[in-house]
Amino acid sequence: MRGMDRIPHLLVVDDDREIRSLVAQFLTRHGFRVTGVKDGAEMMRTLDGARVDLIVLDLMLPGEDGLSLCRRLRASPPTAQTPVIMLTAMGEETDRIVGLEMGADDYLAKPFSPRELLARIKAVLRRASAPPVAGTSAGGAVLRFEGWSLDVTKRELRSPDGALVQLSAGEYDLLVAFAEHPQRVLNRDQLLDLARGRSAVPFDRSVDVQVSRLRRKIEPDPAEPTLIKTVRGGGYLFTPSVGVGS
Amino acid sequence: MRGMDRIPHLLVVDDDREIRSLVAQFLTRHGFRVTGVKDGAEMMRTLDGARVDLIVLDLMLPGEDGLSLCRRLRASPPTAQTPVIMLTAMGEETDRIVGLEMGADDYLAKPFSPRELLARIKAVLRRASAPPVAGTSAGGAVLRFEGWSLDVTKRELRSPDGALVQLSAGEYDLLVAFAEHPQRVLNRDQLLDLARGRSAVPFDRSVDVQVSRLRRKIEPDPAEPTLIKTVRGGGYLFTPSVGVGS
DNA sequence: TCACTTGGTAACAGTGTGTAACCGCCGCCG
DNA sequence: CGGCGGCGGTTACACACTGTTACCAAGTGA
Repeated sequence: MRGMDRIPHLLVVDDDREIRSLVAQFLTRHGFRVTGVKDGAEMMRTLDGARVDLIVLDLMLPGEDGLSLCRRLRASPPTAQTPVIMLTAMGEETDRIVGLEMGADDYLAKPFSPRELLARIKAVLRRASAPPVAGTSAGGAVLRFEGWSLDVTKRELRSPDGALVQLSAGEYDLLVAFAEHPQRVLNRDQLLDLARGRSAVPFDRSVDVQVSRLRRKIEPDPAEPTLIKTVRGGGYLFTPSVGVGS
Repeated sequence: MRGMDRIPHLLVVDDDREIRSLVAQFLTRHGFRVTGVKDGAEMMRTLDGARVDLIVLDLMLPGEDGLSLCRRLRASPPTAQTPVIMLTAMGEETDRIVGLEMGADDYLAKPFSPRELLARIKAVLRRASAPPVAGTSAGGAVLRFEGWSLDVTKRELRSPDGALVQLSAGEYDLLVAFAEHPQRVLNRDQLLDLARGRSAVPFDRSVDVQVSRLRRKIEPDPAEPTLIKTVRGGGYLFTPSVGVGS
């Protein structure tokens, strides 16, 4: 995981002691440092004293509720960027909308599987570790290959002759996924996960189409790709060796 | 393979004694030095005392699990760069979650074929031994025969006059199988296994047809093959001697 | 020589991939 | 608001790839 050289510190906020301890155990087993607290007041105290990488926040809490807490997190600088995953007991559409609008990065309806939570946490951390404090991967903010340079701080791509190449957000994410895993065959599921943080649905062709669009912009001859090769039945292969630099 | 003048030392970490010994035997037969251990504690002890080029790490282990171990490897300098291939016993959902996010260089779902593991090990070692250098296309492993060069990093074949020859995925895989086992009669079963990872069904002629198609592209005179000879009742023989280079 | 086995390859069909076109979504701006 | 333009997922269709089948030629042994 990009920039994950430290063990990520998670803060779980839920008033149900049982859920809290189950979740904390599970996440600890999977390599995270976990602090569990029961309400917003404790959350704020914890945040004062420790750096936290991600907050898992129950919507229903005694005292101030999750939504309101989320808003407060977003309002003050030290935590304005800290990712939040919201837990809600109700699974209604409106919750989701409200939750996401409040500034949560993702949301999960109870009851949820720990594995699902784990997946969301990783996805959110991965997304969060990219844009703001980029240089995460061993100090390298720029990925270089075949004369191209991909600046992950500015989200900019420059061609070998130094020209800025306009990429859409999706094309950029896909290219980063490729450049971070060069010289290996990535199947469509992995690409979808790396670039979009989601998994494939049956007959999902979105990766193919995005690859096609990306090729149009970076391949000398899109009809005969050299940078992104197709591996029939396998996926795609980013062929250049990639260097990190600044 | 560049920088591969020593015999690579692999460390296999799996609590199942049978798997461990099977894998170790197989990899030893294929030219690696293999140490097998049963858990994370033994792994760490081994790493203290010996240099290891690649770790094959089971996800499910007694005590500390593979994910957590992987993170610890990454965290401390001596092993931060050591490639890890993760083995996972679980199904599809887990693949996605576990995916490439844990700092492993590759992963393989159980049950896997030893051949598949071998292929991944070679690929990972190849990537690891070609340290990324900005700008240059720092050639990986290239197989050379009779003036032809087969770049297994870029999946490209160049004819003696330097022209790119378009191969389909199947033709490419077949040619790699041949080039990695030159001057040996390979029967159809072996070829199918090497190139497709499957075994033959009754009356399976697919190898014959693919050989025919491949000959059309690489033999000076496909009617009178010289590179890929037919051994009646035996299989096929790749006649050139093959060199590795960059 | 004939009968039989084995391999070469054309033709076909099922499947995977490339990509143009379409459409809904969203942010932007008059 | 309402139109607009970019984005990205979906669909559709063309085309490439590959396993199967069929037929023929080459090889083999009696």
